[in-house]
Amino acid sequence: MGTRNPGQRAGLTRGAVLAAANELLAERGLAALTMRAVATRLDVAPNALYSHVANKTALLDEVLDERLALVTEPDPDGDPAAGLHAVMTSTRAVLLDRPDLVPLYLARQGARGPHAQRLGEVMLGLMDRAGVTGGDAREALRVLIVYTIGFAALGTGGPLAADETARSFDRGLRWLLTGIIPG
Amino acid sequence: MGTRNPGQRAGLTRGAVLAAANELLAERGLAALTMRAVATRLDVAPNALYSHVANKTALLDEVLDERLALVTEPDPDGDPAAGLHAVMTSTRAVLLDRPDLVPLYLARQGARGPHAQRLGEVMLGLMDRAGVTGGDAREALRVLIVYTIGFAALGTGGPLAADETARSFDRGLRWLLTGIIPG
DNA sequence: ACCTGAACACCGTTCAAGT
DNA sequence: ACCTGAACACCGTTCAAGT
Repeated sequence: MGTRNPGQRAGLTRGAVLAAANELLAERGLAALTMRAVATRLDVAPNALYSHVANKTALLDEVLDERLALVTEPDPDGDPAAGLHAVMTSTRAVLLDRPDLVPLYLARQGARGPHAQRLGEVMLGLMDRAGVTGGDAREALRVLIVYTIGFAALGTGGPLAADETARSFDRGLRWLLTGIIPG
Repeated sequence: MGTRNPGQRAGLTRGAVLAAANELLAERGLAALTMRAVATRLDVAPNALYSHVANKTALLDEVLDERLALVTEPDPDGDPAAGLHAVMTSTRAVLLDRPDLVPLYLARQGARGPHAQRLGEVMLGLMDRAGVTGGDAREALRVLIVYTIGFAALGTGGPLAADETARSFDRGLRWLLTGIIPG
């Protein structure tokens, strides 16, 4: 840490900062994800991070969107209801790996960012093929996203077993999909 | 503030601490709700609060449960589906008044506390009268709660108008209730 | 039992330097 | 442009006193 003088570079990149943040999150949870801890892990002074990210909020935003890259995209030409079911199930699984993050998704009202946007478009495409369009499609999209994020939030640590929760999720999801795409 | 000496009482109560916390939340939002700010508002030293609440988490827990006292309870002898619809709609309205809190409900996995428990029991009673019992009822309860909290979280500040969001919520809620109580 | 003073171990962020 | 040192304005919480 004290090994470098002012003016000497540490070879930091935006990607390295993001990677360090993700590692910290995985190893020690959200509470441990502080700017100072990220800096320590990268062996730089805390304020060095501000050359690569605007602030902590921006860093978190990117961490959040990056996770959505892990969601398995459905076949856009397959059965719409099955595709929607698959995306939401995959999304829940991805979120379940980092339950700490879920309240942040909700605080930010569902995540901006390229990955979130792409998933939304895929889902709208599936609905379109099922005859659900316009405002109806946007409503249904919102319902599905809220339901899935909400369930991921309550999906861990509760009194119910993991497989029981998975069944509850699946059940409610089918109720919703039946409402969205009747028949 | 510096007007009292060690040993002199300020007449603080647990209720006063809670009230100050709620006022701060209403006037300046969750970020402004710090132990030090609560203490300042009560004109005491920060650590004086610890004679009345265990820590900040315990204080927040009570603030969260207290809000649920505002939820209108349904007629336990009325139509079950209508009753469930009414509780969830009322809950959403109550949460919508303090959107800052919603991520906290989710982070805590849906709120412990007496008011939360009472509402759960009322809902289970309604389902029982509709023939939904045991594990099925617990599943349905969980689905409804998650859906409602999740929607409250995304219910404000988004790109959609308030009435449009209210309609989306209502629509999804009816889909779920149709699944829970068929016919 | 309830409160103050002082302190501890933290935060995120900014500003002025150095190369 | 990228980094350090130092500092600012905060946090929650604890501990030793006072009455």
